[in-house]
Amino acid sequence: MLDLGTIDRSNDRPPYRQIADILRAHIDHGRLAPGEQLPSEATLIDHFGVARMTVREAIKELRTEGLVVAQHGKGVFVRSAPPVRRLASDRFARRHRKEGKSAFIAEAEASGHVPSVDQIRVTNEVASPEVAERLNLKPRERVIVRSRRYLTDGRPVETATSYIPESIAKGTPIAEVNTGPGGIYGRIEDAGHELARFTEEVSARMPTPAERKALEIGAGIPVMTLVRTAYDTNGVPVEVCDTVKIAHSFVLEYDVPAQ
Amino acid sequence: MLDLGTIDRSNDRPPYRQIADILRAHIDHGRLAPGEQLPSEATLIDHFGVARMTVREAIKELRTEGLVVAQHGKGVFVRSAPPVRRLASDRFARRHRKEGKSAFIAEAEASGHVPSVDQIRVTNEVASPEVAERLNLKPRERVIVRSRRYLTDGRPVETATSYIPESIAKGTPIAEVNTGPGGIYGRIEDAGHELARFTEEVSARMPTPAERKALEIGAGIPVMTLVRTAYDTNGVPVEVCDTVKIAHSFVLEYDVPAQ
DNA sequence: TGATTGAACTCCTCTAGACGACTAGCTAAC
DNA sequence: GTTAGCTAGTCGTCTAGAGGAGTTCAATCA
Repeated sequence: MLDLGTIDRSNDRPPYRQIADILRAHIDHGRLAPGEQLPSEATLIDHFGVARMTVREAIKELRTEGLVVAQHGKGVFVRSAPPVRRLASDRFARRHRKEGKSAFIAEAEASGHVPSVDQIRVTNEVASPEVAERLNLKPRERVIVRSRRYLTDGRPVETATSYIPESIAKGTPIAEVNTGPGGIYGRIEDAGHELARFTEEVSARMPTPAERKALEIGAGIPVMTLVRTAYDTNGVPVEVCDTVKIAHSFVLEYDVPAQ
Repeated sequence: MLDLGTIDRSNDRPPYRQIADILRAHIDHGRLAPGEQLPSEATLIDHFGVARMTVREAIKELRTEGLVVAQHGKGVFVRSAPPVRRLASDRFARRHRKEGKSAFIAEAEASGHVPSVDQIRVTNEVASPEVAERLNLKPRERVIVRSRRYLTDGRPVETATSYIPESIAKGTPIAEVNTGPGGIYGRIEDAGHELARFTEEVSARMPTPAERKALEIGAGIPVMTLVRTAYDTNGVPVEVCDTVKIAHSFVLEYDVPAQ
């Protein structure tokens, strides 16, 4: 049985924070393991002798910190640790492309998780002004828009949307759902655009409601966004890709360029 | 005067979310500008005809999203947009090192902000097991620990702690507060360790209380953490650096390595 | 003039209760 | 055997109050 201790009403720290501290410590020390259920609101109310809202404030704090998730009608559960993901995986992608595997799949498998992709949608649209600027296109030029969602072990971890100029995609299966071995980048190189350089903007923020829904996360879990542009050896932008990832642990490797 | 509209009690979306939506829309559209004060709790209670807790729930949602900050006794204010920061700035650092400027300072100045560094602390300690492993040190070997805090326009944006093996730092001013032009990396190269490669782990998460205090942010603002290891041309790890940044916008550039 | 007090305003925390909705397991009816 | 419905337990949302504490500013007093 979990020893919850008691709160100190004379303490400066308000009761709801003390309760959150107690529960957080149990989680940190593994006495409340991932997946395990926290004591119910009613139990905590009885135990600490406080009002419902006070207990809820404490739990809200833990939810905001991403330590627990509440499930309506079931209880509050300790979040399980997520699989580690690679952040800038383009070099990694190079290594695996020849095997016909995407970086995402290769990496998930390497770390013992089951990868999958769903919600693949491919359309042909007039580039938005923003995309047109990033791809250095003339107004009203068309782009292939490829969006998809990545999952590990059946849980969504990332959404991505790529924009490729129609002029580059023409004659390739980039506008098909299945792009063949090596993926989009393989087809872009087939079309004579050897990839040379990527630029990424990385940021972290709280998710929008749409992102929360797509990634099946609560409002308190931050997301990392990557806005990537790929350039060929002539400096022509050949793809831009916007991805939104559940922010956990990512690994990035890079070299200091020769002087 | 701000048009707050009304909430729809027959709507499925609960009132507190509707109120949050209304306020969020005003912020998104700039009708509530950065720094501006939101209507007070009392005003919102009167206007929407709801209870206190309902209004507070709505504002809590915006606080969690990082859109507003509450100041006890003063009011709730729209957060102002933060300066943009570069994420992995080592190449950038190379460019500026010769000018005797750190990447942080060069970059802040380039974007029109006033950079500063404070809370510099330099100590000589026995490496912790974790640091020893990352630096490939023998047990009980000593390291120079350099911690500092970076600010732009007087607001903290980042804390960093570097660990350099004492064996490398010996005979250099790495253990001094002022390391001279080119900073730590300059001195490491002076000591005969030419830098060749960096590995970084990037992740985002909610801040710990200590980090919240150091960065002067609320609980709802995510932080990005970078765990970096620098290697010399012989593959010897020469520095590890842990940084915690307020997660906003960062830019990362890198090349695809030659095949 | 300068310091102090007090009022008005703000957000912070808490209480005690209400109803609703979702989940899971049991039971009774089919 | 299967299904429908009931029920206990859970969290979600809301109401209507209370006192506390930080901030600001004007009025007051020395």
